[in-house]
Amino acid sequence: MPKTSSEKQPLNSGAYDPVSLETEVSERWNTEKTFKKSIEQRRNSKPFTFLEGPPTANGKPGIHHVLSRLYKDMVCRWKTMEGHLVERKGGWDTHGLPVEIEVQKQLNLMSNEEIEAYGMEAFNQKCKESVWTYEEAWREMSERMAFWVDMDNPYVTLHDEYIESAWWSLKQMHDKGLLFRGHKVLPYCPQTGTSYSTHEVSLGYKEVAEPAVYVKFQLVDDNASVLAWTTTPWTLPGNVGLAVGPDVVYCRIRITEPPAGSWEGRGGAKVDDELILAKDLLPEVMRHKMEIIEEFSGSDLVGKAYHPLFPGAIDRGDSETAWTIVGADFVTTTDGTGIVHTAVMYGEDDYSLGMEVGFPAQHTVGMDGKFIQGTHDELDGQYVKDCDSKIIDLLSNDSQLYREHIYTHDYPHCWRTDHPLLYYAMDSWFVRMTAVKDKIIEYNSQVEWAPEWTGTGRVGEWLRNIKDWAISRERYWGTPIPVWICEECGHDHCIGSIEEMISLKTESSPTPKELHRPYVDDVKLHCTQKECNGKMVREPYVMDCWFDSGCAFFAQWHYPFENEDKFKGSFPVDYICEAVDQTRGWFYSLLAVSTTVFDSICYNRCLSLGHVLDNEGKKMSKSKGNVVNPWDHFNKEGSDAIRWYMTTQSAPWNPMNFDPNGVRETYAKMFLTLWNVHRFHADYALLDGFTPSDKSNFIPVEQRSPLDRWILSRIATVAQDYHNQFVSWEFHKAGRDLENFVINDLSNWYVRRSRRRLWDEADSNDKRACQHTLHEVLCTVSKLMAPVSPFMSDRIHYDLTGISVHMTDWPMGSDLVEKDLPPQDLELEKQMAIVRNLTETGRRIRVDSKRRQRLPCQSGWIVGGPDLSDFHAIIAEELNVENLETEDDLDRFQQIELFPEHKVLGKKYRAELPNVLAELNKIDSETLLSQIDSGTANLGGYEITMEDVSIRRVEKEGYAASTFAADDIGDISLVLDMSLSDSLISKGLAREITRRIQSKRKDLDLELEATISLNVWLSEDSPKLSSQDWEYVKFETRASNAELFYSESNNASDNFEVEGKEISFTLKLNN
RNA sequence: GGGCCCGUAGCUUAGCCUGGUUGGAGCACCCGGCUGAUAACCGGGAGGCCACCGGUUCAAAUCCGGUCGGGCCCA
Repeated sequence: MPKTSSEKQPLNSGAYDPVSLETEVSERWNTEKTFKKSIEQRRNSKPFTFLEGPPTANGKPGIHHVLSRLYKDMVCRWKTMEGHLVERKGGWDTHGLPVEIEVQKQLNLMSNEEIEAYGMEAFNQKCKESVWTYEEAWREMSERMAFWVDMDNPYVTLHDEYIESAWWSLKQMHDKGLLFRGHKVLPYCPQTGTSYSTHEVSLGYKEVAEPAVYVKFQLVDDNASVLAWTTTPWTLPGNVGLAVGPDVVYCRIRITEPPAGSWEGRGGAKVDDELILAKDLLPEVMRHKMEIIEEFSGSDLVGKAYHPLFPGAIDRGDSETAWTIVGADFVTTTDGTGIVHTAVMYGEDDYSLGMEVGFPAQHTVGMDGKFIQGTHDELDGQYVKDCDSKIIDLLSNDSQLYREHIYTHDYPHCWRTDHPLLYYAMDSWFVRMTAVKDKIIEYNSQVEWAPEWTGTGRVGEWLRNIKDWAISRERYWGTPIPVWICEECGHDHCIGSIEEMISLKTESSPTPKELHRPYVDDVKLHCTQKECNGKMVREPYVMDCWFDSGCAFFAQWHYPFENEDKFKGSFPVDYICEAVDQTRGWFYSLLAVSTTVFDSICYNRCLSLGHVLDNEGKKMSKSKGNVVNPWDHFNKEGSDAIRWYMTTQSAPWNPMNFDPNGVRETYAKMFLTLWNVHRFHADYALLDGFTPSDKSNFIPVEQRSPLDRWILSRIATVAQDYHNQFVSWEFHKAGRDLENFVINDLSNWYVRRSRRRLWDEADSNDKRACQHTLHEVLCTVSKLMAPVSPFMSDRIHYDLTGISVHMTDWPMGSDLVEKDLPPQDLELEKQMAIVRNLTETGRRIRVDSKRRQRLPCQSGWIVGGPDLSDFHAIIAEELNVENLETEDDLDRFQQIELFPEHKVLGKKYRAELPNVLAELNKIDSETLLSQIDSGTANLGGYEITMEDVSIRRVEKEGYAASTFAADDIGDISLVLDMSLSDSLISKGLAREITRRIQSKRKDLDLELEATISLNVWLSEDSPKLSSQDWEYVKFETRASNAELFYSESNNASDNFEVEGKEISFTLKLNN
């Protein structure tokens, strides 16, 4: 009896149930601590460092997370097998606006006021809890999909240690003079007191009809007014300048007559008033009759001063450009007047222009959305959007309004309160990225990007237009900005550690419970300026959460306070991998922090993944109902199948159209097939007591059959290609090749051709050679697929060897582990390719000639090609041919055809090519060849030489034959003899009967070894079955006693027809 | 509005860098074959304005320019 120890031989495997197989393997990993061991095994080896981009656990994991975790896992497993120490620390991103929004929804807190009324401490406590809402779901998904990462000791951005490291890095920037305070213009809702990200803004666009005004700005030292247009009258008190396009054509016009029709709304102009505006926009803007006095370009207007609309609303300060005209490239003549009203604090373009030319940067509007005291008597303290009409009145009364009208456009609104958002310059802290532009571009160019264009194109483009990084947020839940400002002298100080904060804090300040608001807000520091005795108060901001995650590479180790060795040993990181939307997110923030703090590259390789779309290429969204739940597939086809599908479906960086049917297909083809190959091997190995480790039974490769040596060579070749494609990030091609190998080479050819070898009940060298071969091939296949689909590969490898595949070495070897592949024989591979081509060709001939496959042909001839005598038995059997011969006289069955070589002829004849081809088309191949041979091939004046044509041999007409081209070998034909004889008919009949009985045995679920009793009735006029063929039937169907009748049956259980003659049989299982 | 990527059969895709014979597969469909071979396999068929328009060229799925559609990032 065979032994049952799994260490010695395969277990009987049973039907493939992905869910239970994967669950069992997963449990074994847990019991045997395989993940930990796979790392510990390489403890003293060269590290390959991976950095996990931290997900946020306050959202449910989706199918796109499966994709990124797959590629992270795949590379880490692969590098582990190559012999590296690959530690994978988990991480959680826990701060930021999305968390706050979630909690605000939960608690129905719609504004900052309400949050503060609720209490910041309690609010932040809720945020902290909310962050872990889906942690369990993330863990379950990660485990189910076999993403190996240490989730028991993750880095967490809300931990004091992490925050302290982030503080330290900000201090480095501060000390290098890279940190400064400025403004950032953001969409802002005064009702909720919050500014919005573009993402949130896009939730609330609404079409609105609002007053828009054409305003006259009276020039100083000139009787003309400049006409500007705005859709936000509330920004007019904040006006400090006007912008013109330097190359735009403007004109000065004089009003000659009042308007012809009735005038709508307020405003107007008197005859002889002079106005200046863009010439192209005259018809749109003007309602009066007028004449053009003068034309000039915008640059002629630059420098002219005008009178402020609301004198005293803004203090000129030391600005020399306030209330003058300046040039700006963004000015166009698509709408308005070609002259742009600029209020520095209420528009992004306005702000950057104001900074550039030195306009005063002062607010006329408070954070509450109301005009500040001192703006204007009639406006002070009122909500700006309520003042549109009043402002228009004021302008109209002063004759500063030309015209008003209603303007309809899409404008962002607060998705919570439905109020229009104001573009508002918020106080903000910045990192001066513009100062390190050259460096960061240089570091980026050192990264190995996959695909390359992400680095050169996407990231490169972004870096060339780099802007200073606004790192502060007026929020509650986040890493507090560690900057304190002295109330007395205004000096700012950046804290770099808890210790430093404690040493500077005033005696009355409490020691914060943790490094979050509101606790750190209560800490006051002694001013660090020598002469100053003031108290320093913390800036009330938190950091952009991208800054948090951008610190991951050192903050995960609490560097520089701890783990110096761990940090130094893992920096720069070898590999990171996230979806392409991280280009301006994490990919950038890591690079930004490493450049500014460490003056170094941050990661050596970055794989940027495409997005997962639905099967129509549309974005997945809840509202469209096209979101794929990974568990639907985990629970059906298994995570191996989903991982393999995702890998092979498209290049990692391409957007993936996720097709649930594709997962099904992968399951049915790759996994069922591989599993059945494994089961086939395991069944016979168990039956025969095959022990791969028993050296006395070993058959050296060179003594095995050509078929064995072929499949071994194939797996060596495939492994080589597979590895090369891994190296060049083309995992999709690698996977497709391996799948092709498993299905076509291994299952459809090697196993199919080897079935009978294993049926042999007696022990034989050939059988053992086959078993060793299967064992070796399956081991190598499991190793290659282990990084992609870690469950089945491990199950197979473990069944075969008792060792987890994830503890083994990469078969291709590396600079750390030995190569372990069978010998290659490319000549043999070529020959087998031809053999398989011949058998397919044979089937084609039979279809064309309407000759059933089971009816043998007496003779077949192979014409041309290499010596295939090793394989004649196989070919004859596949073709069902009695005698297979090689025909050396090529002309017997083949004729010559010449094909023009377009590439050669094109170079030679250029534009004449069509004529040459027409000439070649006229002449027959034999004649042309003889002319070329005699050196006189001249067609219509064109000389044709041997280089201009290729010779192909095709089968002669009238034969049951077909020709195919083999690489480097030329054309090979197969010819089949279609004649019939009694003997052939008898053999064909035997095959038909056998096939039917076998099918019946299978229907009855008979054991393979079971013997049967058999009666067969052929009709009286049926062709006779020879006694030899009858023996064949009995042998094949394991009929220990059998009888053949030529008569009508009276009690047959089954019958069928062959060529119109009825055949029937009965079959009984022997006891 | 700017940048980057994608568009090939009903679906998923190869080929494009480096132009050259008839654009190659798989799924699904139809016909046939084969099977102690598995949701498998083999042969054949049908199914392609290679998104569209223009250019370069003897020759374009391939190179160039533009348009449209999809995706992402930034404004």
